[in-house]
Amino acid sequence: MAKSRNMPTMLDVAREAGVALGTVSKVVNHQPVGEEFRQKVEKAIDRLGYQYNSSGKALRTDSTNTIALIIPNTVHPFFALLANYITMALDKRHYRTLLCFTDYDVNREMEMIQLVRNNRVDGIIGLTYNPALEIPDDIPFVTIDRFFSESIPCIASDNFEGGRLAARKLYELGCRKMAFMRVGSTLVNEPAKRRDGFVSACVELGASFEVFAISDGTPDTAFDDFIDQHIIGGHFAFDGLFCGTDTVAYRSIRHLKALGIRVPEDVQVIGFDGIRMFGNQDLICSTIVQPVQEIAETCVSTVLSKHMSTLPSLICLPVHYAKGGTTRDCLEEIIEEEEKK
Amino acid sequence: MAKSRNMPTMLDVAREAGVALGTVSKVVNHQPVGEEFRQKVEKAIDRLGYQYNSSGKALRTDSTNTIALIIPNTVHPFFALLANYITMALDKRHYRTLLCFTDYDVNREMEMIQLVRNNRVDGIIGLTYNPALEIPDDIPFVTIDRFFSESIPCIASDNFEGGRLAARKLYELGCRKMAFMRVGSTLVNEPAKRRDGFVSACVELGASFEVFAISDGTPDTAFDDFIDQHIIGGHFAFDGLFCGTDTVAYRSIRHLKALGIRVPEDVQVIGFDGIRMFGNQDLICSTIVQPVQEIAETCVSTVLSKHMSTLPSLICLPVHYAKGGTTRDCLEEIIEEEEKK
DNA sequence: GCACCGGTGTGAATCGTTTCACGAAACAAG
DNA sequence: CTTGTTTCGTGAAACGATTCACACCGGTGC
Repeated sequence: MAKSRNMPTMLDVAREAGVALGTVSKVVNHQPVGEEFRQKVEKAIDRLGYQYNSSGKALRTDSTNTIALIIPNTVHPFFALLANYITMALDKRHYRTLLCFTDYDVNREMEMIQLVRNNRVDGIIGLTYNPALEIPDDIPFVTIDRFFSESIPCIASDNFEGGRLAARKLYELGCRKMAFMRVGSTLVNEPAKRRDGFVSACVELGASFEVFAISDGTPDTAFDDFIDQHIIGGHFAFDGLFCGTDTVAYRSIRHLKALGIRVPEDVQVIGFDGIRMFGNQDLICSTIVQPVQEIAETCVSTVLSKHMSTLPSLICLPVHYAKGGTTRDCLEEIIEEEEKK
Repeated sequence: MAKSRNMPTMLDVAREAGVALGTVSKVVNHQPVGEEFRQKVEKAIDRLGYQYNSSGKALRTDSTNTIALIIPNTVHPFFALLANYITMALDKRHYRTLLCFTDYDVNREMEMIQLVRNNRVDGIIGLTYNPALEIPDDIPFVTIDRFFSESIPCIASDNFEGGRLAARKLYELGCRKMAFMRVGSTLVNEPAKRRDGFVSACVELGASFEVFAISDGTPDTAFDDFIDQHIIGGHFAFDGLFCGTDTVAYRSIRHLKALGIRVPEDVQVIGFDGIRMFGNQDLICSTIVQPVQEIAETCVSTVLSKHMSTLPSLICLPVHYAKGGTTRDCLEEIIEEEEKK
């Protein structure tokens, strides 16, 4: 393909420099070589314009310095950020990212694993949805947000604690009638624990709560309908709403506002993820922030670790709450500031 | 690395099937082979669990079925969308994406080109910022938003027409005192034409206009300052604001609102890009929408085209206006709806 | 002077695929 | 039956790097 102009190889360099092939290899790979020889080789490399060819090394060593990242897409900001930090973390270690999209398609998840396997990637980081996905056991595999087995490391946020955090924060801000809404009722994965944490904290606090979940593929209007059904005499039946993701929170807030219900005055809303405008500006709502960068860093260090079997199989990373304008803590700030004047 | 368990090769398959190596290759590559032989080979592949190894092919053919995508990051939604659609377009053609980030760093742009060159990618799609970047001429290279030379295809939106469109739309909606704000005053690239188009249309229409540009690296507060300086007696000096990107529009709108200036009642704002919440939901502002998917598709078909030299060197794709709540056309809609009731 | 050793340059063998000249077989035309 | 033609299986020769047994050499210890 790009073989139009015959490129010089290590052997050409060796001849040009008057040294052996192995010596050139050592120079290129920064292995100990006498200063005199190093000079000769480097000069020859410059003269010939030699370009290292990774294909030869890949064949010989069966390692490509490449990690496959399998995610649904990079349309959703959470995936985009994940891809961003994972790629940066890999780059720091001189690894490359092979980007593969599944588009949430169970079959494509399988195909992609097959594909990158043929490409002899050195490892796979996968955020997948098929609970029965067959994970190859002869190649390092790390999953995000889904636990498969003891032998496959799973990296996730502390979803349970995130749920508890949301409930406690809403309670602290005065909410007593809570609701939880999320997508993906049928999936048993780590993010599902957001609900469990929320419920457990509500019970502890003695706050009433209701859980509403829709399955994947259900029209988004289901959330609107749920909200509509809980409008009683122009008022919303809940004063605290915890949403499984910021996306759900955003849509709910929009619908609530369209109904004339004020956020955060009438109902306070907390989302989950920590999505920001344009990836790095304002939060979209008050939310439980996932430590995306740490998740990425952990995925990378885990997948590259040579001793994978000795690693814990589920790593939960700490989340935190951040106020983003849909809870009363923002109002108070403004009030305090005004009082000072 | 993953060579722990010795994997069967085509030769092993050939022996198992009792055929020649070349025959196995033909079966694997879907070349014409007698039905009887095909069966034998396929059975042997199943029995041995043979896995195709791309490294061998890469070395032999010097082609990897991989295209490198060099962009600053995937934090900004525009880049994230670009990466998304390019990867999907490549996937459709059975090519893989090697994802490389420059973080806007001129040195990293060079390093990445060197890196993917060593990896023998079949082509490069690059969105870069160094005007003096050396583009290799022995590997298909397509750039986005920056024209280098006749021999290097550049794919971009019709930025000039986008600028005109914005001016005309603002004028049509009643604006007569316009302003244009953007980042990147020193760069001479395709997006800079947004200003040129805007200015040309303002002149044609006889609307007054002012241009404000800050260079990369200037604190974002520069826009706030510009706005502050044009507040006269509590009123904003302009009634129409066109921003070089949706990001600038977003920040400006936020600052204007903080000053008590209403959008779109007091000043109408149009951005550029067509960024949506969570990548695919509401627009952030009224905006000139870039056809990201077509840009991606064009990049891919161009970089994979074997006859690159016969292609036009600058391809401009059509943009369109979309209302997003920061122009009066949205208000009218609401008014009309209310009148109907 | 001899044995030993650490350091370092050498080059043949190897990784798994593609490719292509060759030959065998099958068939049509004369 | 011969000759020409087409189809298709065969297997040796690359592709460019890594690796490692080996050789060479200067230094050290006895």
